[in-house]
Amino acid sequence: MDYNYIAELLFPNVTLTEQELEERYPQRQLPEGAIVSRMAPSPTGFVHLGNLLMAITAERIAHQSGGILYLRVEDTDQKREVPGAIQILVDSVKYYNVNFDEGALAEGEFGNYGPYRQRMREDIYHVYAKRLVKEGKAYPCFCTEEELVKMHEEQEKSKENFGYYGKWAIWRDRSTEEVEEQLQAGKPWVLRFRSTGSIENKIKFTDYIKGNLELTENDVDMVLLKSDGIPTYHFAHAVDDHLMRTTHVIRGDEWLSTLPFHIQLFSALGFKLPKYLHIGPLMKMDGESKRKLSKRKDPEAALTYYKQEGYPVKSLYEYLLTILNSNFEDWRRANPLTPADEFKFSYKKMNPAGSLFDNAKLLDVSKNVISRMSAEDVYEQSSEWAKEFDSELYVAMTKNPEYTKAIFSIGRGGKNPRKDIALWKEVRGYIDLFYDEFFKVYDEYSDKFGTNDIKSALVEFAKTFNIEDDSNAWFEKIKDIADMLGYASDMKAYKLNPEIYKGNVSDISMFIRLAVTGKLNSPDMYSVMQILGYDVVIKRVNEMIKSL
RNA sequence: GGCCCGUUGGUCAAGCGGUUAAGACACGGCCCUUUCACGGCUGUAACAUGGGUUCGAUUCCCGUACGGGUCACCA
Repeated sequence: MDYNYIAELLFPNVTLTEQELEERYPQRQLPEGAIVSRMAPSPTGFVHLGNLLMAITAERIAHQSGGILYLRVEDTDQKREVPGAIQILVDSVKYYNVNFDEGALAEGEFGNYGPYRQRMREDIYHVYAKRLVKEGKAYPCFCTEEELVKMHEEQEKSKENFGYYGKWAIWRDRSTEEVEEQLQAGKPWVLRFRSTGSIENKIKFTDYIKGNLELTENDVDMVLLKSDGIPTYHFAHAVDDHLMRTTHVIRGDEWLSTLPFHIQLFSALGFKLPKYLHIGPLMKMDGESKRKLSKRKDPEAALTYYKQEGYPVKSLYEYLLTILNSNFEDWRRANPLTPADEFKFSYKKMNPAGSLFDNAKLLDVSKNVISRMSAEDVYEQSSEWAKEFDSELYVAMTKNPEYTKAIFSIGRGGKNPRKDIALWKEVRGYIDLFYDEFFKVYDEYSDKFGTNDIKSALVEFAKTFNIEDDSNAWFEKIKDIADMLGYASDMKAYKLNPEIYKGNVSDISMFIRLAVTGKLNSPDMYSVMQILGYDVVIKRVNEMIKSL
């Protein structure tokens, strides 16, 4: 086959040269050790939790090293593309603290290494494709889809390895005439890599996460350009990561199996191989066994899920960080208020196997995250959530912001803050008692105690309640009521001789709590009453008395 | 089926030739406490398995089992 001749037939319109491209995309001027990485999603409109996991990894190692993180849109598959997907993607990822220095962002492109959408780089890929053909490293293949399916079936039947290789690579060594004939007949073609590898050979490779690997060489003539002239992932990966001067490629470990091919390709093109970090998949428990978190089966695979459920941004971020670098947890405990980006992230700490996604752990992280926030932040973030997902709550909580913030201040800010909110979704159940429109008397337990005692206790409480009392004076009055009705005011005394009392002061408190909060448990009742104010407290107490 | 990766308590995980095999979540108990939450103390619970190598293996090597991934003109 006359390689030069075929190359001209295949790519008559290539005018750019590799030299020009090298000059257009020069080596980046960055400090020693700076890492250039990227997020390279396909714009399907769905952002997987795993995408975020990889984005966070890339962002951390790039920015921590004084390097660059860019976004490249892998839109080489028209069939999968969803309009507006880039917007969705950038928004979601940005929402979780991942910021790009350059790339195909929703507002347009930034940076000097573009275009950052692969579909717009066709002419660039063709420069290299043409060169590979000239060098005999790539060739056109005219197989139809049906032929390939048939080939696969035959391989299945004869129990041979699948793929286009060896004797199955029927267009590998055709004559110039045969190729030209097909082209002139207007037959569609794909460009295939002419693999020189053999499955008899092993190659050693060191992945930054997986460590030392021994892989089998690739012997398949993989497709470089599809029949529409657009590259496959593999070819685009090699060309783009070379020209965009990527130093570290972070991707899912489903790519491990094509790594031998990528190594071959980079070498055939004369490109320096970047460093690779192959991340294991996020798993989940499915009955007895684990499996990959699935976009189709698992709602929690989608990033949108966490927003709906009201997971604070930081919670998810910090949870993912603990999955990536488990020592983050210890660091966080030692530095409760330091911004997470001051944590020294290391890919060396990453687990080579996939992690099981643990919602209970996420909730715990989230509780801690929220407990560290100021009342102001809790108010801002929860009302923002409510605005979108619970408009009734939104109206109530924003009608008097200072009042709502006072509620969030209960038990907050000290050394051991309350941890009773894990999700913004739970805010409603926590604050509803403070709003008359949501308040409901909880009367399920009223028969548990002597009705007369409840009534007497409430009447007495209403008589003596003074909003000006400090918490001690306030509680002393409750104790007095207990004594008066034959309930122990002193818990120790009660525990010594429980039989001589009708109950103890906690029962009296319970009556009052039921009346005032409508619940059997609540945050510190004194604080609650201070926020509700005298009128509301008395009104609720009187309503309960009336109902008895 | 071929190829590849992985396997420390229920879960996340530290350790990487000699450890009483950390810690966190979850779970149980106790304490604190007017409820809840917090906090403190405490308990149950693990190196998948069989062979090597070694004075010694959770750590290294090989096999087996199990789990996962991948074998497209998808990424």
